[in-house]
Amino acid sequence: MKAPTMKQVAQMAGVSSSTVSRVINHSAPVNEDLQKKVMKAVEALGYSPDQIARSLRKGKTNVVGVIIPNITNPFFPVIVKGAEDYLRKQNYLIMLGNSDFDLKMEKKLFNTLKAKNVDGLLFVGSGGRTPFIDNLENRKKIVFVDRIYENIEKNYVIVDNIKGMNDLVNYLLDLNHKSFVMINGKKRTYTAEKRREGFELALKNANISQYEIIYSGYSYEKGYETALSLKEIPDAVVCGDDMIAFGVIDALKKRGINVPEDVSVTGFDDLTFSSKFSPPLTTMHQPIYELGFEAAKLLVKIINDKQIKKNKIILPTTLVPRKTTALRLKKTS
Amino acid sequence: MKAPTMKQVAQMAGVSSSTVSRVINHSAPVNEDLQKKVMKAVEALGYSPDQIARSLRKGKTNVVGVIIPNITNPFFPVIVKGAEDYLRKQNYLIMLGNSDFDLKMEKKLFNTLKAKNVDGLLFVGSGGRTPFIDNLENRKKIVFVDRIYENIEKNYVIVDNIKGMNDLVNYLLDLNHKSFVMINGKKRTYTAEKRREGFELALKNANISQYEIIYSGYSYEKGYETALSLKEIPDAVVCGDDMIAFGVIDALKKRGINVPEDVSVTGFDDLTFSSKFSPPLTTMHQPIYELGFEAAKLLVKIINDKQIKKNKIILPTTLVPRKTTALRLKKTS
DNA sequence: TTGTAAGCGTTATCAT
DNA sequence: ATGATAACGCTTACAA
Repeated sequence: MKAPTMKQVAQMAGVSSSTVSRVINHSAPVNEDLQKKVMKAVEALGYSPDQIARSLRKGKTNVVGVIIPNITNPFFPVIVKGAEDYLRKQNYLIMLGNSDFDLKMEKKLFNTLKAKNVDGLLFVGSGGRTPFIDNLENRKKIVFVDRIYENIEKNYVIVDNIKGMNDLVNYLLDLNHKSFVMINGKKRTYTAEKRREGFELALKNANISQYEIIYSGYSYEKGYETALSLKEIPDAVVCGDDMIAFGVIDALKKRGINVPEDVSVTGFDDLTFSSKFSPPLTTMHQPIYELGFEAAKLLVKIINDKQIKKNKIILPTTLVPRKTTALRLKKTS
Repeated sequence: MKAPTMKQVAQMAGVSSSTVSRVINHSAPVNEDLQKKVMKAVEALGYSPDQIARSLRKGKTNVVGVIIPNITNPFFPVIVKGAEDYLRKQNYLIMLGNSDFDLKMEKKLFNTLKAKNVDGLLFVGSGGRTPFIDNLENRKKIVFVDRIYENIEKNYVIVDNIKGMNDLVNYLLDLNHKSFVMINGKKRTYTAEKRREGFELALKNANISQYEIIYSGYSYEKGYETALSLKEIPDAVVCGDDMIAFGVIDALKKRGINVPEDVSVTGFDDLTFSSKFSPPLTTMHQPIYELGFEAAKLLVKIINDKQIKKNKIILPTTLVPRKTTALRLKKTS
């Protein structure tokens, strides 16, 4: 039972398909009687226009590609949801692909999506530099989300990672912390580098040189391992993201070290779970949903080729003090 | 700069577009020399075939629609990942939609996806019965995942919820628990009803009548609220899923009731987080990833119209005893 | 083996 | 206001 076509509707209503098209799209005035006839035929047949044919003809699919590293990581679904909520209103559908943090897959996905004629692309990079993006004519239709690269100088929506981490460390400084270990994401990934900058900036301004930076990776497991092998426990362990922080805290628990009594631990992200962790995690809140929402908004603007004034969007982060940090009273060094 | 077309490639290579098509698709033998010429032109122009045009012509899009309730809930992304991992190998892309647990949206999404000519649909229902699914000719191309309805009697991949919950309660029974409260998902949702069945089945077999069933909703917040207002604390609180269990445990903590010393609490799902919760959650593991993977596999089979022998797939659950349950020593009633 | 031409289901242009 | 027709970019009979 194949789907009914416009031609069939036209036949049934005793008009030409042009008229059917006009009625359906309200693209030109049509006699009321005919309109009714057409609508009746549409109802009767349960007709709905074939979007593939329409796309071919109009050169527009109303589909937006979304490439994320891994949907299974609690951070990215929120971006997708934000994007979808905006896109739905604008009559766009999402074609989704996980790159699994793999540059090759990223590239392949990009090409597949492009071949499918998506009208635009929301690109949440896997973190490393992506040279294939570099010389891309139609980079115009791409909005980069959360992570950018040196050569990307427009069409992105990110968070101020430097300021965010700087604020966070300043908070720790105010709480009289004197020695620090940063357990960060993988080296060379955009967010990890920016957060490191913020971290070092704050310490430099406070004239603190007693710190160490460890690039492990954005995951619970990495955080756990790293914290397990930590020789000296500092006043504060500053983590690159919340997942790391969870792992770190659990590892410290395992070692019999109390958080926040013996050491403060902080995250970065403020995942849904972070407030429910035990103890509730002190972290830097990112507007994750807005990241996706704003990116979608910008992308649609770009697609519609309006003159874009604001094509670099930097969203603010906000400190969320909870229970994994405490005032340091005695000197530890 | 529009994408190059097959015609342009043909022109450059000095052949007809049919030949280009044949070379690209390996659909018919082509003289080696011509092949080379064509490939050279393809390279030169950076040509890749327009999938929209191809889809229109072939009546196949190689896109599968996926409808889930909410990507933000940690359960569903895992299904999507499983599905994608299989579909990618089969050269399918995913078009994703969140129904937000809303029947209207579900229906709308369904129609939109259908209009986009997806080759098939993975449907993770929002839980309630969905009458619009009932009289659907092309239900043939839909695979129902995780949740089904009374009138769905084939093409689904689910978990044995009754057995799962039954096993779980039996485990509690073995641990000498005598009184129970079940805090469940919303009434009338498929999984909630099945799990209730399993719960009651086990208690009936054990001749235990001291129990209560509360339908609250599958969320941390619902679990929290419900546990906060619990008058009498039973030996065990059996939760409809892990999210509820997290909320329940936190609420009990708040009330100064110790888990598992004073009361056992169990979940259902075994989310990634459940082993990291504190204390680590005793729960019934669901093969969530496999749910998506197997569903995708079945769907592709259906799309290819092979004779399907096994179109009802019921995956097993496995008990994961962790730290929120303990042997009950003294009588509590 | 290769080319010509029809057709997939729309929309847009041009007459009428 | 309405209808005939071409075109979107591809695949596939059918011819040659």
